[in-house]
Amino acid sequence: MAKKGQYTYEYPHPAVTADCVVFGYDGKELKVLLIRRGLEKEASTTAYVGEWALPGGFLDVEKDRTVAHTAARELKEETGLKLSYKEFKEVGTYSDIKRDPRERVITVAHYALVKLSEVQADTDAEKAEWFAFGDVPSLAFDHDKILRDAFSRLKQNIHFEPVGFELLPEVFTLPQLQNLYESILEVKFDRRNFANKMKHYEILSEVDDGTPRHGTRTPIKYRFDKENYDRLKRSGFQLEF
Amino acid sequence: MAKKGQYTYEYPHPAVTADCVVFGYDGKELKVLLIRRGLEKEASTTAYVGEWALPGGFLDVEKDRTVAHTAARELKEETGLKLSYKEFKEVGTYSDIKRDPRERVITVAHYALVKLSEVQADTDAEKAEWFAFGDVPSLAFDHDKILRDAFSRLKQNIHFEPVGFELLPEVFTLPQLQNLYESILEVKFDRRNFANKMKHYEILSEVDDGTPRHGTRTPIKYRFDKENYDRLKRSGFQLEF
DNA sequence: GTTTTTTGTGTCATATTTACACACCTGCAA
DNA sequence: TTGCAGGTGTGTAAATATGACACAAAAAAC
Repeated sequence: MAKKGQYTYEYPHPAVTADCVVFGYDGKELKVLLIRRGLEKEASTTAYVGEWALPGGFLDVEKDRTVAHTAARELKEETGLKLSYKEFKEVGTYSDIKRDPRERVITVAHYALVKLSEVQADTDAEKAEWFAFGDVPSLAFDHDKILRDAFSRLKQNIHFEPVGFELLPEVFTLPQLQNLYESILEVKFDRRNFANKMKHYEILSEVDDGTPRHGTRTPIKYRFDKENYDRLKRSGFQLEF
Repeated sequence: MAKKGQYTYEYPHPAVTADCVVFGYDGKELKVLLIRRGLEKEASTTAYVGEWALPGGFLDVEKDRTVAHTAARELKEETGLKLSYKEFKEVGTYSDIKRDPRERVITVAHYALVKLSEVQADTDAEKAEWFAFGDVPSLAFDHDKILRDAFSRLKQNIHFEPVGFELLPEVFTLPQLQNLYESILEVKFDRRNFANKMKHYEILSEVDDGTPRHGTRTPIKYRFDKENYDRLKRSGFQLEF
């Protein structure tokens, strides 16, 4: 451990942290991964002990290539979840002079989307917990605002990025996809119109898993067609819903 | 001046700066305000001396309430332009470990929109210069990328915010507005369709400045109708172009 | 076994978007 | 003075996209 007061500067420097809003989807609701503060190893963590908070932590000035790397490293340390730094999309910087009672701390908030079914096993239940987005308790620091902002950002980005496909399993059904869109955009769509429009983009391909579809009650399974999506994206478009 | 090495921390802290991309519009082209590095007072400014760069500077840990305040303060110091911190929209955080050769510096980039005709007189020509967006020289640090990203952000935000009206004079003409939209979105519109659509939003009000309009050659002057715009915004909409 | 829920599908009316032409005045030049 | 090029205003018709809507079949619930 470093000796106290080892790092000196001519002018005061703020501490910098990266926080992560990790969204998942269980087929019904949008979920968020939270940690309980003060249960970790870090000695400097003395504020908001016991409260729920977003995973995140201090930038390692010498090792973290970018704050996205900080986000990835801290997320793994605090929740067990291993994500690449590339999966973090920046939400914004929170720099209010009083946002941390201990010292001046500026945080760069990120969000990431995960396939809940594939990562739920990796999350360290001792430290972290998945909350339904609607049931999130009040959080430490300004994390309530960060969470709201991250959700808004997700809501905006759904028009430009295939966020639905990052949250759903590889293979999914149209009703699942529609449900997810409705959860994020907080609206309801007509089933037929949604299907028509989605099919019109030609970014879904049917998956034949051998299961015979006797009636219409068993939904058709689809997979995201990344090639067509990329082609569409290159030609400049927008997913309108 | 502070004594060297006065500020000590248990762990290394990065320096934090705020940079500003200030966009203006002269009726023909989008413009950007740049400064030449090394001509200022700051002693620590030893990198990229003589090169063009975005205005910006170090967060004052004790005084700047947020990084937007830093941006506003530094912009005034470096270019003479007085903007409120509220006018800065965040573009993103640039934190690459090698982005500043001197020490680890993380910057939060912002953009702001100004009415060129109203502020050109305020800009300190000794230090700062307006460049056509297309003719910007290569910049210090990673400011080239920041500038590109700020422009992309502006391009996106034009769909959600009345950016045109922040860049044009109070009173403007439809061709001017169209030209601005075309500059930002990098497309061409049909004059009639543009006028129809814009009128349909009912956010323009004709200005009668007494000048008799003999023919159609003298364009009609408009003013931005903020009330109607706000009403429209509250009802959830999007400026589609 | 009966009822309820879920899913798939297509058409028609309406709204939106796009394409497109002409008349008028200004400013400039012959 | 005349003529011409350039910039501006305006409306309509065709194509496209959107939004509303109903029924049949099987699964799931009771």
